[in-house]
Amino acid sequence: MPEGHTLHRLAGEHQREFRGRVLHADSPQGRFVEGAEAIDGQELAKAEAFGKHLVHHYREPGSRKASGPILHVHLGLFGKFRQGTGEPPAPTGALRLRLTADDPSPRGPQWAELRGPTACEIWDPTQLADLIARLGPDPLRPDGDPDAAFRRISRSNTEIGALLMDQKVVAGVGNVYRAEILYRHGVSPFRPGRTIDAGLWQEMWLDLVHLMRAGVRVGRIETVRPEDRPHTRRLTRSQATYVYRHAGEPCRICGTEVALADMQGRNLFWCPTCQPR
DNA sequence: AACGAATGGGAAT
DNA sequence: TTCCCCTTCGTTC
Repeated sequence: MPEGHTLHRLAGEHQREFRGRVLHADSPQGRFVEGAEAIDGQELAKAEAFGKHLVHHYREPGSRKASGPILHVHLGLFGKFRQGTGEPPAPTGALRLRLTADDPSPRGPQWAELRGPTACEIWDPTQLADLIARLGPDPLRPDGDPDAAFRRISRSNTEIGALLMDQKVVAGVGNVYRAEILYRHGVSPFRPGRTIDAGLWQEMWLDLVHLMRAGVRVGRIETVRPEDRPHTRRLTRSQATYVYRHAGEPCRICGTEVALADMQGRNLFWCPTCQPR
């Protein structure tokens, strides 16, 4: 589920597996041939995530500064990264980008494959600076500043359900975290931003940090509190959330049917009783 | 096996 | 507001 936690997890994995190694890059699908050529033979200096965006910084092998190409990836709805050790599998399907590290590192050969991304491109530093400037604070970054988000929320007439999905307000939150954070705090998605007070926002932000960090750790979104989950076996997908994709089922707290509506072209789930307008 | 929906967001209209 | 990207997963036949 590519919300922010997915990209931060990928950035961490790429750091561990590829940082400091010289990579081979190609685009079997043919849609990123020039970009792959720019990366091919470069060393990965750093991998990091900003909201739902993944960024690789490359450099000439042996150089100290990351002055090489910058790779920008946005998975969108369908994009997927897979990685593994050993020989990379023969390319199948629409394989946009393949990275392999086959240097004689004690870590052994390593590969990663990217399919179906919304964006996969080479950027210059200005483009990266523009992205960072337009994104709101990211709960998964240590410099994520909740006040910056609150300044926008508290003077907006837009519904909080829409503001939470706006990457200029908060970076990395998607449809699942949006639904779940509102439910956990009893907040109606239809409340205008200006009705959210500073204390409530502080609590929601801290909860987002907590939930999204857990998402990075576990590798998926789990928002159900320990006391509300069955602890005997592994959670199924539907046991991992309170309201997301639970339309028509009884609310865990009050039994009211979980509601479903369209908000700006996306499915919105909420409990009309626990999250009154 | 075949089909539809979806975690997103930018470009086109 | 609609289209596109073109994957994975769950549901239905």
